[in-house]
Amino acid sequence: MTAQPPARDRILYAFEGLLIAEGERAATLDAVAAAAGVSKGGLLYHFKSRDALTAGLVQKLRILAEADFELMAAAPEGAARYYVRTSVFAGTSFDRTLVAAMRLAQSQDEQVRGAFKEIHQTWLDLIARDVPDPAVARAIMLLGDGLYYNAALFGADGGAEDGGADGGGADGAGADGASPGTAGREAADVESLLRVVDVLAGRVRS
Amino acid sequence: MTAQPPARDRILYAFEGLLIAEGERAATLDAVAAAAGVSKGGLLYHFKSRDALTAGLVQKLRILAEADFELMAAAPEGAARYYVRTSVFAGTSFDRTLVAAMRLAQSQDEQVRGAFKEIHQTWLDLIARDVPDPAVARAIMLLGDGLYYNAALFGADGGAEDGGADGGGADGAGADGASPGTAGREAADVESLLRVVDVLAGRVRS
DNA sequence: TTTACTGTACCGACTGGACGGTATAGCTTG
DNA sequence: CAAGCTATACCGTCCAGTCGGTACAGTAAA
Repeated sequence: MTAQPPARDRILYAFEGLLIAEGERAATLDAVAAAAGVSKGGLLYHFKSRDALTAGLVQKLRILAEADFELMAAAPEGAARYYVRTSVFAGTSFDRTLVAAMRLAQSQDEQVRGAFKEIHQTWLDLIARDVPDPAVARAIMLLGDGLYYNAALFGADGGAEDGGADGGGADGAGADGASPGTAGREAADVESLLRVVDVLAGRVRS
Repeated sequence: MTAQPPARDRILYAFEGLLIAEGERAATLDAVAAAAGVSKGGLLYHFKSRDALTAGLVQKLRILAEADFELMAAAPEGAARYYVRTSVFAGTSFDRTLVAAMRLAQSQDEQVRGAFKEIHQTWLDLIARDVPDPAVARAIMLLGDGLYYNAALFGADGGAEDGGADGGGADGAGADGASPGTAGREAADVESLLRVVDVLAGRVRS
């Protein structure tokens, strides 16, 4: 297991970027290869087909989701608050991958939809463990979902850095810190939503 | 204004069906024409280009949305409840068009995204008029959004009836009845969510 | 240490098919 | 015949996937 070659990661990263910034149609093999700084042949060496490329993204999604589940289950504020708070597009690598996969989920791709369904179910289970009333748990998850989807559809384009010849940086798969910037107003909005969540969860008498 | 020719409506209807059932990539001009029961030439007679076809969909969306706004504003139960209740994919023609347009909104198409943003804003305004607390209004809308998006992404395929010549129905803006079937369980789920909405809106002391 | 061979990583020209769009001829109704 | 609409053939482009080739690292016998 000689450690994942960086080209593979770069390709996946570029694939996500194109999906997020320009949608499924624009994420052609040529475009992905160019954005990743490899040739098309190089891309197809690592992923034998377009399907294999999406499979690679799904695998990455599952791995990142697993890590998120643990954070969510262990969150001191509780799973419900954690879920809503992290549903704004903060630019974590999980966000990136999730939004990219969401674009692919549109096209009835069963592997993507299946992964999404499972992740969703786990989220709901974790929230339900935190908030006993099932209707309230569902409402809270839906609220977070709404946030997530809205951000994914209309929010900040996740395509901060464009591909091109990268020269040096082997940035691997590590989570980059959330970029600052428009975070201010959004943070306030989320704060007020979290108060609503507290009310719903019965933690605060309104 | 010699009343819209039926072929035009059939094309739009088929376009929606393909977008919903198979995603943007599958909704090619040939496929749409075939599903609508016209030739490609016929399609391009009514819509000069793919862009014109999406413009047609956006126009239809705006018209249906306008009608929905009025229903929402006049709903005896209040806009908040109305919004959440109608956010399940009930199979109305507004649902169909909205979900279809959502698929197109992925690809950074500005006309589609713009229409979506406006519709969203109006919804929020209507809910805010019904529910004074802005954070609660936002929460309720997000809840409905979550429902909508989940249904759009994973819900019942809106492709109950496949294209083909549909014979008579000039269905205009009228809502066709929701298909029965899985409606039972979903209705119960929505009922429980509506109770949560009531609590949030302060209409019921929990 | 030269030679021969193997496997991995990558490149880029090419192919066949699909797609958007054009051109044009045909049909039907008034 | 004119208008409104439909069908077919075709063109250029773009795309996924193929294929022959390059570069290089390891390794192993002569």
